[in-house]
Amino acid sequence: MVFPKRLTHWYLQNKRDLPWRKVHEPYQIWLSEIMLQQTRIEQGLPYYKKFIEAYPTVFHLAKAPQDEVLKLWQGLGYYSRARNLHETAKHVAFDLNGKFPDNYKGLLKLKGVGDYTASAIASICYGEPVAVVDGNVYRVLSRIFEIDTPINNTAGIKEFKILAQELLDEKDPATFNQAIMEFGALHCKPQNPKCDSCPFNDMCLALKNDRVKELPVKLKKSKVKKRFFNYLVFDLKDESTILEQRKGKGIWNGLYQFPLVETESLSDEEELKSQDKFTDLIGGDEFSIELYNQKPVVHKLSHQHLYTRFWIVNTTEVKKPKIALQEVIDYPVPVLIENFLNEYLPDAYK
DNA sequence: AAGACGGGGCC
DNA sequence: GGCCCAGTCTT
Repeated sequence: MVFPKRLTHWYLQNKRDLPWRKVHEPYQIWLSEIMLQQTRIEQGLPYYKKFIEAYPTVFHLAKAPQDEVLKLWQGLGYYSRARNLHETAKHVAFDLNGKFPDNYKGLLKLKGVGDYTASAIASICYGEPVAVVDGNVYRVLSRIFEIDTPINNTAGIKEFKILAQELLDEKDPATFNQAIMEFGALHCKPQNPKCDSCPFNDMCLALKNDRVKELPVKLKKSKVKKRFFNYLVFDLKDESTILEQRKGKGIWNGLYQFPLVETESLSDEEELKSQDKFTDLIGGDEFSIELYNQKPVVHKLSHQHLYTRFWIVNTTEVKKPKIALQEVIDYPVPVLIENFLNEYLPDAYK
């Protein structure tokens, strides 16, 4: 039997029941695809449900404040996805009369939509014969055809896209694309693939040559940087604090956090007090600080480890806008801050 | 072409 | 501790 036929057969018997598989509107498909970029379905699913409930149409999403969108996205990571999602929603709602582009090329122009997502939406919503190549597709194809071209350089990206496009069932690209991804996710897994019961175990070259564990080939991993964060948690008499919004290019752009002092190494109270940040924030010269966590909280991101100390600051007067403690929970914050708040805030404020 | 960008799950 | 996940954007 031919590859697409076998694949589809497997898919129809093994596919999961997922909410975006019951619909074909580009809004829902687009939303699900953005959320699932570099994200496992189990992690993204609850967020998808929340978003569809809060924003049933692209117009609802377009009209929402950015802070509200980021708050709903909180914990899902890669927050540029949420900012691009919101911007694209406004573009579609207000410039395109609520209609998404109806082909691969048009979809590719949308912010946050790259080759993979444009192919997914175009094939699933419009039946356009464009092959998706995600992490699952790289794995499945590299193993079955024993391709050791690295998947994360230009040559590999090109080679796998061409191969996927050649294999694509042009009669039903929607089913083929979802089938090959589902097969990669459930059967041809990164670890412990089910080669014994694999529908392709008579033709898989990696299996034949005992190279399943080596494939796909991926080039070099970047090294992890250490950073040292000191958060100034103002806990004022009137039950208020200070939050600042992160801006610029780095992590957590658009999210809120306590005033931050970043140092070259783990700093003590004396070093911290000498920072300009205090004179920027504190009205008089009367203040006290107390280290909240004796051991630094180590927050691990893909490419940096954040060694974090929370300092409780008491003073009478501050120079920046204050936020009532009971309103802190409304702001979108990184998981690092969310975890602290869950421990520090009284239940009444959560 | 190479980095940056989150958080969670698995080994 | 390292790898991976329905990738995209920036430099």
